[in-house]
Amino acid sequence: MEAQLSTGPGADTGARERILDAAAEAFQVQGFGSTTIDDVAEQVSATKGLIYYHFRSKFDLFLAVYEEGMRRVRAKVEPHARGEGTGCERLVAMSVAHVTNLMTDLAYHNVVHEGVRAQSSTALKERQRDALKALNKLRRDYEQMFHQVVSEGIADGSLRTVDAALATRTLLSSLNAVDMWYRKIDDQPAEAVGSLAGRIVDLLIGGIATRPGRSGDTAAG
Amino acid sequence: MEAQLSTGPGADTGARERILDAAAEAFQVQGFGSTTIDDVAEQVSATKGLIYYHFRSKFDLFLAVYEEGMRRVRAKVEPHARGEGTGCERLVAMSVAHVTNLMTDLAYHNVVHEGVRAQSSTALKERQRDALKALNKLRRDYEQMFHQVVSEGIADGSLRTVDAALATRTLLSSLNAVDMWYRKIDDQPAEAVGSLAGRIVDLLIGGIATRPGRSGDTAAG
DNA sequence: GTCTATAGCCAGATAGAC
DNA sequence: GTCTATCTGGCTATAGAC
Repeated sequence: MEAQLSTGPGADTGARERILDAAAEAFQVQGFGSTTIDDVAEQVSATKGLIYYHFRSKFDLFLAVYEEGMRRVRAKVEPHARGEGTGCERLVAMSVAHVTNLMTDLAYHNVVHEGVRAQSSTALKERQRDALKALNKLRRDYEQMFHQVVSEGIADGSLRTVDAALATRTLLSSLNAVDMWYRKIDDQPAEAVGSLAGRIVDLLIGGIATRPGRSGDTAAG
Repeated sequence: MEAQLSTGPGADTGARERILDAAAEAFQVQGFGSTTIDDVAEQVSATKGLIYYHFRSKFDLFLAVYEEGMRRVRAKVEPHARGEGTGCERLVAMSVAHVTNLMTDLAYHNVVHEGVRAQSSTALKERQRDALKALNKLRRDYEQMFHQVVSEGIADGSLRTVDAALATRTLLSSLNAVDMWYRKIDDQPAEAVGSLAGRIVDLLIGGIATRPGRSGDTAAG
């Protein structure tokens, strides 16, 4: 018999992964509140008995998808933060990896996105909010990693002298926002995805104006 | 007796507006699926009988909030599109107005955002999807207005020669993404809101890199 | 491990009193 | 116009067969 990782209760964990994929897809398309366990079960050609064998509750299922999504994106982006190059160069590499992962694991990404939003929801029970907060710490650590590189980029002169916290939040939320309009195309080669990601990052980090408007506030005093 | 605009069935339309505000708030905080009519009713110190007197269904209520949200933001932004100045200058003015409206009417903005997302939901009935599509046309027209100004900016040299469609989508989704992290602060003076909006727009349109990376693709071929 | 059956509850919608 | 009472359906979660 094989050693069991903490990935599930039983021996066959293949079902668990298929459920996670199906749930990610369903939550993305319909949102958490409008997704039923039956929807997820149908997607894996099973009944809800199976779902409840692997997950205690619908909310636990949501958390599991969230965690898997964070695990995946972090694995892709973190190496670039510790790589070589100026702060700007590393920031670009991280951003491209982030957007590429978004496009590849679109469903998981959207669930993480919804999880961040839902944290303040009053519809959550005490225990649920606590669990979500724990996961959102992963998210904050991830943002902190970007913040660090932005600060280094300002220090080494590869980035303008801007408010690092504001710039990080603006950049990261903008990268995430690609999920609002990007939709998967079948048979899309990996190079095309990476190229599109690169063009988006260029627009966000390099700007679109001919000469950056650095004259201070653009509006109001 | 006064002439009735098509704002509601009865004479007292004050209730309708209060319901819209409450619904926008609830949908923002909990999401459409997790919001109950009772939640909305409670917020206006009434029972659901009142809600159903003014709106046929929960979904109709959602649509009404969506429409009001689009009406408001368009009223603020459109004048800037037709104003004076280069394409870049007008784009900045429009963007600042958009973000300022987002911060002011945060709840309505979020509902519009969720509406755009929900369009592809399979949980929608035929009639619902049609209604949503009609409203999303308003949204597309709004985006078209930005696209036009971006094109003019490229033509007059105030914007870099970028893919206008991609740049517009990236910009607009990035502006909208501010709703992911911005939270209202009580007693926030209007100038502070406008100033923050201006700094965000500066980052998005002017970029954060010291020198824009215009060397073509940043990743892949 | 997976299914069937069902308990139990919750929420959308309606009817009719006031 | 607004409320109370209620119907109705659907969904989470559980129990127990196989």
